[in-house]
Amino acid sequence: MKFSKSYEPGEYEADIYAAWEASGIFNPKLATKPTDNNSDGIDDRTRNIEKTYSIVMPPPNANGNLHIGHGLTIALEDSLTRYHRLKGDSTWYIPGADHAGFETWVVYERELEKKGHTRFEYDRDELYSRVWDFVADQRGNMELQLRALGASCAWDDLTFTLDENVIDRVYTTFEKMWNDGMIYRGKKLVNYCTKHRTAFADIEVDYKEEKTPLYYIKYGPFTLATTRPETKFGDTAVAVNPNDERYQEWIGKTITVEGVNGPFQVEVIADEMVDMEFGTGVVKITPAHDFNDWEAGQRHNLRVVQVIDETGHLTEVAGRFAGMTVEEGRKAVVKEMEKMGLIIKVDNNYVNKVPHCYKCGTVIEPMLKEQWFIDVKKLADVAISHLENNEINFHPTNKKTVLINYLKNLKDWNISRQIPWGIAIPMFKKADDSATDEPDWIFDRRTNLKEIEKAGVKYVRDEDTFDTWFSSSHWPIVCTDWTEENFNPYYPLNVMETGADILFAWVARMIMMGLYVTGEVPFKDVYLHGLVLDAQGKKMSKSKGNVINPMDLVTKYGSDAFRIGILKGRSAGMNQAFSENSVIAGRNLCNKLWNISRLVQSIVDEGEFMGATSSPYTTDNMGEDWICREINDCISKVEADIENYRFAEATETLYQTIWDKYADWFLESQKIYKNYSLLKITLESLLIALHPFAPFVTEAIWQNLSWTEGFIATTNWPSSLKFDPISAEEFENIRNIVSEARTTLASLPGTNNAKKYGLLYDNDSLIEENQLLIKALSKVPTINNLNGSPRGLRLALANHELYLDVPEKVVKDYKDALTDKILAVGRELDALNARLMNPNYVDKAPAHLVKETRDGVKEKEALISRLKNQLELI
RNA sequence: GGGGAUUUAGCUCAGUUGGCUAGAGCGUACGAUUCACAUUCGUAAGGUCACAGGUUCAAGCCCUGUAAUCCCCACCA
Repeated sequence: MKFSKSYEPGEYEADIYAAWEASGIFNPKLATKPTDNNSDGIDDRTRNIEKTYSIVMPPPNANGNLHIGHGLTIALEDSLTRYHRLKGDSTWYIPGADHAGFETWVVYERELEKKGHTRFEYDRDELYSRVWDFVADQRGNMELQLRALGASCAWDDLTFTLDENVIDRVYTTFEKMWNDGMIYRGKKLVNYCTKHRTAFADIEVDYKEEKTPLYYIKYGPFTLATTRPETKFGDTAVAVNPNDERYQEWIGKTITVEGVNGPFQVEVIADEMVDMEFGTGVVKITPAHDFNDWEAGQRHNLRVVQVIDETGHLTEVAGRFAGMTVEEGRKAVVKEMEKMGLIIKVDNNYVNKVPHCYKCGTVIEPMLKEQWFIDVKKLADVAISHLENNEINFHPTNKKTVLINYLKNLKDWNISRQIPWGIAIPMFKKADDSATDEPDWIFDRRTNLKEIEKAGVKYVRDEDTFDTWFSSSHWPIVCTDWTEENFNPYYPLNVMETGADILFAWVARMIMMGLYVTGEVPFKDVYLHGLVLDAQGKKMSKSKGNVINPMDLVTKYGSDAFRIGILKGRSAGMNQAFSENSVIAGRNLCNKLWNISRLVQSIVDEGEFMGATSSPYTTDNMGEDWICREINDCISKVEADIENYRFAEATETLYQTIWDKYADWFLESQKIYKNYSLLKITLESLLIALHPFAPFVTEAIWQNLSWTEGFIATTNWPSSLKFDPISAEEFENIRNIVSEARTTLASLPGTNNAKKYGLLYDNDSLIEENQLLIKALSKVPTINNLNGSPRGLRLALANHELYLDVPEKVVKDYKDALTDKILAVGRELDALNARLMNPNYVDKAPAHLVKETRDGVKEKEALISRLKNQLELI
């Protein structure tokens, strides 16, 4: 006996994973790269494979640990992967690791600061190689954790986001875009973090509601409201709404404003952007530090005066305030203005949405910077047309609409970051102004060189790096080694599974880039998962202290328990609560399955000892037909559920079938009638069907049983079992009889009733033939033919004569319960009759429903008459 | 301002093209114990399906409206 009394995941998981990995079963059956140089470029092996299944892992941070969201990701993706592997597809689950540009940079910079250094002491190449070493030191944790979660990915094909082929591909795309005129260098307002000294894309900015004092200040002839008095030094106009009657006379005039550094003059402009209702309907325009003002400045050709520098301090235009931080400057300016009587009033209850750096919380300043931009119009339009053409199926479906809506309003994408940790932008700027015929900027891949020479002209490297999303948007392309030259059977991916929170940042960009580079959508399906919330439905966060570490749960309950637990009750795209209880339920299922296998093996061993096993199986009684039917139903439902990404339903179905049907009814019946071959094949079917969700316990059992060669992980998905449907349906009668006996026994006064009273049947062939089974399942001591006039308590069964052999006194005590039962059945009968009285129902409802209703009436009537009969006897 | 969702048992959630008596897990109550499993077995209680209308023979599901909760985008100088 290889089965211990309970399943101990810790004893099996590591060994099983190592055995899988060593055997190479995680690699796709079909070569991933065409090796033959046939005329059409297609590998011979490609031709023979019917189906491929490819899925990529959203790359976890290379130097981080996995969090609960990764746990969910792996549970989802690996279940899909294992299912398709069992289905016989050439399955390729490609793992990845993310250099996580800014995230990692922030961690590294913090380390640097702890040691009393700053990034500005080193050049980019030096910093890059230092971070590289830093990441290399930290790396590996997450890979071990992925293994612990059971991720059946092809480790040999792991893609790191800074791998050479990734950089190559990114440069190729960039070059193509540059040549296509889609890349431009622009001096525009960008979101800028003065702590990290880098620009951000719009999606990286975190807006928070804050109370910001709203100052009503005297501004020439006007009073205007502003939250940013310190930017006054950069004001180059003052604006009113062209329809505002209050200010008509001023439009176009130049006014003199009393300032803290003395008077200055600005022009009054009229612009639709001004909301007449807000404040006084007058706005000061600071084009260098506000997005709206910038646009107004473009419209009216205003001067741009920079007030805040890259370090977050006021520039020399602030005069005696220069050198102060923004915050200090604001206070000082307000104080001075108060002194001068320029502050009319202050609204301290004004709530403003303030942009923050999503990493350090520093207030983001709109800053005028030269950056590389992608003109996204064409990319977005192409993506929209393919989306509208339904080339990608979304789960949940509504995300497609959301995505299209986003793409329609997408602004040009700033891809420059001023941090060293990332892929260098392959652009060089002309250093020699005298070479007027040469272009100012040229593309070149030699980013390892600080200077290059071309046509005798010297060019200097741009020191910026790419936004990580620019390279990440190539993920399906680079992971599958897609090339222009060869047909790639793994591209497009079958599915992209990732978090709903990065629909815009990542999914949208993968679609645009996939189409731009390959002409095809990069994946056929998108499955988006929501956030994993804590048991109270609150977001997990370090500060709240409610973070659940997936590895703790894996250690405590096992990998399978975690996987089943986190999939429980989860549906696409929704933020949903998660608690240890669901993992406990998963652990219990694993243990149940273990003990089921333990019992089945002991029965089969006994059969083999007696030489009784035979193959193929036959079904010899109705319980056996029934379980075949139930398993078939279960497996086809699981197939449909997985193919439609209904993970919770799939695990739920398996849970019910294994526990409530296989263990509670079939195995109990097999204690009476043993069918060794059928026990084997049914157990194997259930093990295989559960394997995608619980890979370790099913493999551990499979190996312990050792009935079938090889791993369960690479066996064949179960085929349907043969059975007699009529016999299977008959078994439902047995289940009803047993349930009714149990219910009645439990409702009788006293305890241990099942041991006290036997069953009596009255010439009923179904009961007679299955009396041993009924006796065993209901746990009564005896079951006999009545042989005489009825006695005891009649069970509430419409089509069977069955009595509990209880004394007269107990029957009398049961009288009230019996009356209640008759009334309850009567109510049900009335409801059915009412339906039949409605001529519209009889005419319009489908015939089979009407028939069912009629049958129901007959059945209830029979039941009532039997129960009434009993009542009269009492 | 624009968009997307959610609301079903004490809790977390299912409920696929409308179909009869709305399900599960956990929790609760009562009972069981050598014989695979107390990580077990049996039984039960617990629901005006957010609210109001409408369509239909029939509505948790479809339509209209209301309320509450949540998320995303834009944005308030």
